[in-house]
Amino acid sequence: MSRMPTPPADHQVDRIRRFNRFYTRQIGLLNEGLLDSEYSLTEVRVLYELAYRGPLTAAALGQDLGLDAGYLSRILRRFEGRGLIDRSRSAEDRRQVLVSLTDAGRTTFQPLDRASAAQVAAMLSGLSASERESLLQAVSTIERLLDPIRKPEEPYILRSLQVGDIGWIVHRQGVLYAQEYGWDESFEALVAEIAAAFVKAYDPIWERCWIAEREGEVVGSVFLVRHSPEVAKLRLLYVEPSARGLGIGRRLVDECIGFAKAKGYRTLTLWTNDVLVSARRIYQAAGFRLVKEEAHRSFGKDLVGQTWDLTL
Amino acid sequence: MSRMPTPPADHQVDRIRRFNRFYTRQIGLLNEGLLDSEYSLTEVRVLYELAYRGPLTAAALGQDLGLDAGYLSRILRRFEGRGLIDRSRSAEDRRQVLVSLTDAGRTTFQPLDRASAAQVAAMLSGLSASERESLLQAVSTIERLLDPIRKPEEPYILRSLQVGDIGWIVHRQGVLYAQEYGWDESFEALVAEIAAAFVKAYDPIWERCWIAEREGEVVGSVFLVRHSPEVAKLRLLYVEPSARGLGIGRRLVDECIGFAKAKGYRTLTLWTNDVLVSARRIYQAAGFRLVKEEAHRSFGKDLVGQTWDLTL
DNA sequence: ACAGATAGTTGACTGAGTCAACTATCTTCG
DNA sequence: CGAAGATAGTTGACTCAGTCAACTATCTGT
Repeated sequence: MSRMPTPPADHQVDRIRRFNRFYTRQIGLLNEGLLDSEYSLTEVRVLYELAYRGPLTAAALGQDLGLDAGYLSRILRRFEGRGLIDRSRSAEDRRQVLVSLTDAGRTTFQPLDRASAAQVAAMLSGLSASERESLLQAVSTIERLLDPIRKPEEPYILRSLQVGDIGWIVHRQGVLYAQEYGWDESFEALVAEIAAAFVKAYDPIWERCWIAEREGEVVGSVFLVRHSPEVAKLRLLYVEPSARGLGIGRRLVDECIGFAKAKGYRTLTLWTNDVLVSARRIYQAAGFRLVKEEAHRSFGKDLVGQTWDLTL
Repeated sequence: MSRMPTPPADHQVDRIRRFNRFYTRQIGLLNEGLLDSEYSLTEVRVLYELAYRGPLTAAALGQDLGLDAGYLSRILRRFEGRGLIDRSRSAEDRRQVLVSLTDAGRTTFQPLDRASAAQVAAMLSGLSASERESLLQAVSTIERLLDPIRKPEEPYILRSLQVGDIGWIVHRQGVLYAQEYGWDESFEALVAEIAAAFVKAYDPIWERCWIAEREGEVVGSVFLVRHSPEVAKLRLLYVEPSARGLGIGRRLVDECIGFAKAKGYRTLTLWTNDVLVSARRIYQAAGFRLVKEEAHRSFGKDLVGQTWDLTL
């Protein structure tokens, strides 16, 4: 069913237009810095595309960058004359010319790339760590909302715990469960306690933590701890809203199950609350059975706690 | 003393650069729609500026839009020829020409303005109401963080604990002490434990936490807990590198001392490590005395722990 | 085998924008 | 108070980014 949202308010339109003017100036300032080089902005874009996606046919290059074929041809000829690129006829389709950067081309491009990165780094350096996080969250939000072709999004990786993860996971779960369920600080404190205990008592033979990371950002995590020699416990599963629907939650649970089986545990147990509907669906799909339920008041709310077990 | 924030991570720089490329395309698409008119983008920008900020002198107009004076002169002459603007010598300074839109100019500009607004409205129409709010939040965040003409930095405020703070403080201390002193995850776990314990056992009569916040971002914090009926304990003092040198650390310690005195404690105690030089200076300046020292190995390092007391 | 499409090149051109030289006017300084 | 220097705006000459069309070579589909 197609969505039929209300027309946007004038003030919403005006704010986006103001942002567009503001950000056009921002990008213009960054590009001005770049134009201190002997290459035009378009030329640098061509080099960039070849450096990161090359080799490419001229047609593909022009398509990617939205350039007139005749104009591109002249740019490439100049680059070839300067030894920055090689051009060769494709063996498969002799209409096509394959373009690749030479070593000299890469050497020429590197300082331009670094200069561009340095400008952005300088811009970010004026911000504190949490301001940077806010900025990055904001740009991710805009890309996610406005970019129609970003699906399927880049894959995530799973990795182990690093410095800063514990606090970040505590922070994000605190904020998210407050936003989504109205839970108070005591939930965040519980998460902090569990995570701290995991680190302090960590036994790498029997216990593990998986961090889902995408583009350098944590997008989910889960912990498995040794409850008893035969029982493992899955704790603190969470997935960022911006990364939901990609199977990350399922994947994290599957990793736990795989690890628990490999270690010879007989049972994988977990405690959740009934309002965590998405998580519960994952557990049920994985074969967990509800073994206990009890009402309790926690985190400033009346909740129904549930214990689920999976026989391995 | 100048701020010395940590250099941004490469992945942070890369994400901003990717966003810039993405948003340049976004703006380009919007501008392409505009160029279906008989006016160039620059001409429309001139009309826009005159419509919203006119009348203006030609010099001011060129300054605002970053246009070459000769080029602008020609644009204005074309507009005058079409009856879109009036130009008149300023009575105050006869070098200056005052430019204003005529009724015909406004009539010409209106559909261009509406077309531009309609494009943004169409873009927003593809989003749900909450997605629009997220988008608007995100663009406001970017403007607030990157716009150089925002107010000279606001002073910080001190406030009490909110959801998300615990995790954030754990995260930042974990990251900072790893960067600055090479401490491992166990330090972060300790911070998590202490912070969690503070929340779980919080007694608002005898204990307190101060969060230093500036422009919506946490820039420091300290906790005071009840060690015994007569002894208060200061814990987890930290200040963000980007906010150091502003007296925040001293202020947080002073707040602790004031609160401890007000509550009738006799002693304010704290444990630190000798490598935390800036913190130690603050404690000494506040009158704390070193009462115990012991070597220990923690956080992956050989350290010298120190206990300092202040008699109130 | 041929028509139509694609890939790439080159010629001719437009127009956005730059740079310099100029006139008129205002401000500052000796 | 006059002259030098700066500012405002205009015009001439020019560059060059980019567009459009015509062309050759090659590939695909009927």
